[in-house]
Amino acid sequence: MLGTVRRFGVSQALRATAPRSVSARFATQLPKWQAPSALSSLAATRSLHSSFPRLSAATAEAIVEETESTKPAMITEFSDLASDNLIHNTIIKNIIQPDRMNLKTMTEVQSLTLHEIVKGDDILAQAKTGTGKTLAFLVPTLQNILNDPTVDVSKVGRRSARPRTGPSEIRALIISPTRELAEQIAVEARKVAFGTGLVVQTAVGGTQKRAGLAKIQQEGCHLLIGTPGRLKDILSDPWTGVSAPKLNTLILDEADRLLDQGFAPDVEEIQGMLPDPTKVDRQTLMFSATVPREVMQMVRQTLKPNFTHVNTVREDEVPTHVRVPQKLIYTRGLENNLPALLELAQNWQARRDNGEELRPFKAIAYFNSTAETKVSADAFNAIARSSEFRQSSMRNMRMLEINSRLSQALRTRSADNFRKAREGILFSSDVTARGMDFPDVTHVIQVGVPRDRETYIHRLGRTARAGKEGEGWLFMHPAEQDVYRKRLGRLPLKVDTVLESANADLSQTFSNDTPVGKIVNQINEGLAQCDGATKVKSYMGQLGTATGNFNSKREAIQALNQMFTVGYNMPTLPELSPRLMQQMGLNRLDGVSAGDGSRQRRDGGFSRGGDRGGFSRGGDRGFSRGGDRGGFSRGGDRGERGGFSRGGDRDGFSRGGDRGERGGFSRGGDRGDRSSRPPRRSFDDDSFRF
DNA sequence: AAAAAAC
Repeated sequence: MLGTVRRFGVSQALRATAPRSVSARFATQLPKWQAPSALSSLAATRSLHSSFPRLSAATAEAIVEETESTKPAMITEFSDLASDNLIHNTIIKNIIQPDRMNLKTMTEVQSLTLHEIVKGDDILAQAKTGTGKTLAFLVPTLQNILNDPTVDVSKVGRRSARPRTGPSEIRALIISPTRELAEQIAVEARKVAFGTGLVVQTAVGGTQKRAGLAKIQQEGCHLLIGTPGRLKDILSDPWTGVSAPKLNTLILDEADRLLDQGFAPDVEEIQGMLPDPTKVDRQTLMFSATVPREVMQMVRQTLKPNFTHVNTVREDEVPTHVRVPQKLIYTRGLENNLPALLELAQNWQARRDNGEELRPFKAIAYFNSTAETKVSADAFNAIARSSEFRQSSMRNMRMLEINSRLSQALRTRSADNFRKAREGILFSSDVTARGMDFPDVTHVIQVGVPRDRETYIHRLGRTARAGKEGEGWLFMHPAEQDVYRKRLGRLPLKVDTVLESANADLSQTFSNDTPVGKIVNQINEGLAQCDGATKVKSYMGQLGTATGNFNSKREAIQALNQMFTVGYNMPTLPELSPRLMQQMGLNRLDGVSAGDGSRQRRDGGFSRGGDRGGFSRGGDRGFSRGGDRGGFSRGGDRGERGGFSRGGDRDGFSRGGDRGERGGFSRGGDRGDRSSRPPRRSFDDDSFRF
């Protein structure tokens, strides 16, 4: 049952026990077995495991037997935390009272980290998704703030309404990789801290900076939770008055994510704004379900040399839950993804209609690009508006969308609505992949191979939380198989063939007589109501991932082209500029529609297509839906007509004649005003408006 | 051109 607790540099730790102010402060409150002299006995590696996160009485006994000679039983009930004066009564009450958080038994990661954190140790804690990591760091951290003699939680003002604290009283800082996760942690923290006088604040992007600042300035702050950008912004600006000179604890939630390429510089910068750890002693806590080998070096650099590694996931074990069936669906083409998704939902609903005792269908569908997320959500929303759908037993399913290109207000609304929803589908990018706790998610469906193994594991972890059931599905094109094996490694996925529409040839016309035909036609109607420009964005968005995911770029383009023409029912392929093609290492033999990009600009997104200027159209390209097309061999034709050299001669893409014909459209790179591109496009930008 | 994250 117990995970591994490894101490690093134990001899060092023994030598250094006395001077550390944090541990000294709590020495009297620690149970005897936790006294420094017992450290060496804790160094033993324990290796009992279970997939069930809660400690049962039986296993607790086993632990006692195993370790009785060295120390008493580990605390497994929240109520027992009162006995040693370890945790404040108010906090315990908040946790266990039925009208509050209503929790009883601690999870493994919670009971294994609590003492270490209260003691002031640096910790790396690894535990499976949905096993209560958030509470594991919140409870002891809030307790540590309460224990700090320099913290004043008494109130001032009329009716003692205002805590006696200020914006520079921050004792603990939690960094989260996404805004929604930061907010979620804050909600949890406020529940734990209720009635203690401790003040919890957030600092995330997409919100009004001034309002957030004013709140911190007026109410003060003991625990600040935020995302890297806004934290940097606030902490670096001396005018805000928000600072952390007395910081005791720094917490990196989803630590491996925060230490990877994308976030590490920001996190380091934030650390640079905090007091010098050699002058003000500070504890650093890292939590995640995954800690890939590559980031372990970063972990060691960031933590003290004598940090404790609490690992409840065995080294040779996949950090997913054994109770979660994981199914792999091979799709005939990328255009089969949405029909397969609809079929999955309908199958489940049909079984419920037949009286099977199944929970309401509450699924998250993950996509690898934001624009694909949007097309899919739009299509399903259109389907949900149809009278057929509204008269079916599916009518209560909510179709929701969330990704970073939506305004923060819409993101928050989607997340809240999905949290509350009894049944529905959340069409999501990886914003929700980590840490988000949507109750009762029954299905996690990953459309396309995710960017890495960790992403797969965290996405899957949105289901089967807190001991509940759930299932995972991965929709994959056969040409993604190589990268699937290489990138995801060993995972307990089983090939499944129940979804008929995953394998249907969608270039045919279907009648509504068959279940598959009905599904395909529903999807077609849904997609018909989507904006063409959005479909172009989706194609472009998937271009990046698909060319990296497929066995070859050629196969990726072919699959995308077919998805675009057959699935999206679009007449003309999006044109790729020579510059983009060069960047992606594509040539026209790969089957792309090569252009200089001017058409998309001129048309404002290419939605109508068809008969524009006779440019880059094969005669039969139009609306015919031959499955054998996929835009292949067109590139060559065009090349010939234009009289350009073919075959790997990328320089041949400067197509002076063509440009001249179309009225001397100057190319992007040449124009001074385009040289400084906006750092990031959003759905609100012209460049990315759908 | 591919998640996320500050104005």
